[in-house]
Amino acid sequence: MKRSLCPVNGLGAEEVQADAARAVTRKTLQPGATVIQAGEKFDGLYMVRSGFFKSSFFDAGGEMQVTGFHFPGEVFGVDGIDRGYYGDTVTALDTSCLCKIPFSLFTGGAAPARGGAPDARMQALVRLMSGVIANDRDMMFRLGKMDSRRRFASFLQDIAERMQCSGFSRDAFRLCMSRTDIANYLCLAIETVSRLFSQFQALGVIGIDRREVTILDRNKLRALAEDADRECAAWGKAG
Amino acid sequence: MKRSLCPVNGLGAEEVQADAARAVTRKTLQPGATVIQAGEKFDGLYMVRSGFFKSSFFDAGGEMQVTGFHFPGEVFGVDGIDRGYYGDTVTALDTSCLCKIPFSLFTGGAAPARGGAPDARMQALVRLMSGVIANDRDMMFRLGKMDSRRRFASFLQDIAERMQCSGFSRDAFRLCMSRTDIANYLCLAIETVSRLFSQFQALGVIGIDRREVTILDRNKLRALAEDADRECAAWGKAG
DNA sequence: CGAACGATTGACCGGCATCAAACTCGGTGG
DNA sequence: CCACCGAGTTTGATGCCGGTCAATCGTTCG
Repeated sequence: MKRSLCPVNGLGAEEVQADAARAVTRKTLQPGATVIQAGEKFDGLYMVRSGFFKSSFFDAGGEMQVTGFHFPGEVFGVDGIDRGYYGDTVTALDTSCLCKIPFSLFTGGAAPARGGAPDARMQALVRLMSGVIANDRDMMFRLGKMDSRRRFASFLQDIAERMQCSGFSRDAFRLCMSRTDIANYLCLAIETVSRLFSQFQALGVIGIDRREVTILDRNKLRALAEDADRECAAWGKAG
Repeated sequence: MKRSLCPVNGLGAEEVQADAARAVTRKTLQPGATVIQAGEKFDGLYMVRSGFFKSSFFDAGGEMQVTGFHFPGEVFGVDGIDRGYYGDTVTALDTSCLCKIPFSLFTGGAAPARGGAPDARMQALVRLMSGVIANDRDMMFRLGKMDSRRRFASFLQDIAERMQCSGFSRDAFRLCMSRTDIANYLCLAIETVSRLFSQFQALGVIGIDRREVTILDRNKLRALAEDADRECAAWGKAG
């Protein structure tokens, strides 16, 4: 699993962590609150302590595009590092709490350490960005090569895995985002997503009640994400 | 334009460039030759001096997926930095020449300079990765939200722009890749790509002869990439 | 209770993949 | 020089997935 953990912990040296602990600030947010406005000047990364967040931006045509969701323990704001401003608007999906990590911690500009510390920080940053690239690659594959069923199945797998990483149950959790957000993120119509929820429930793969999701058959879900056709048809009669 | 130029030049300090010039190695390749095999141990970045390259990998189902093309002046191999091995297979599309830049130049491990040089190198690296992320973002948008026509139009725009960056004519060039590669890259069927070539030619937007492409109307092309419906229909009769 | 919003389900249609066939171009051998 | 072949490309015919339009339902809130 390539999910980024707290980059502060990832830094290694105890002194660096101490620096970090001093510089980091905490903040609590209400659902719907905006953390970052796209275009704002970049001044640091954020780590989710609790709650859930959504990244999105508005394309040339004025349409909103959801680019990702952020779970406890995950980091966002990386897209602003090079450009100097954030590219995404990030909003809380629930009552949430997060850490802000000033970027100076990474560049070493704030505390030019005696050792090779700034280098270590930079490397943590590179690792963070590398994770983003790997993640984007997965998403491109989903969008380009998967039909709606596989796309949705792999989305559920991803959510389940990250829920577990964040300390929740892997097989029973509450979806923090609306159907509309899911559809937008997966580049599908809302109706299609809704149909997929129903279809997966009918297949006995998941149970749904409103936003509560239970994964009933992890193997079937994996099969759906990997090979859409063959076995799934059989379940229709034999399942 | 966010295309990455030679990272060695991007480093700034003259001494660093001197270091680079010593460490860099050059290599000539025949069309079809493999530069990097996916899975190989990462040991540096590559910059295209002349010719054209294709990145691809094989997905779980054994299908090839083209992930990008590389033009003179551009850098590839970044995807191996964090993992320690290359994720893509890279092959020459033409008789080509490239530089290999040992990764030690970036980490500073080879020549721990007295000044803040290693930091500058790391920042060049971050800028490089940031460019990759921005590029991936564009591609995700294409795959997720654009129909085949817009996807193809924006592909042509991208190629034209990069051709110009590489010192070729922006409006008349030879496509270095096959229709099959284009289709695979854009996640469309070969037939669809072929039809789009024909359609764009019929609209008077481009001229094609085999792999030679001429962009006849840059504005129309932009319109096709931005808004697929409205104006294009009108051209059918009025164009 | 009624309004507003999100979610579900059905009916229909269009874009693109798939299947299939002809055509072009370059290379090889008779 | 031409016949032949094969890979790559083009063009046509058909079918299916998923988007769009539309109606209903359930939940929440004024």
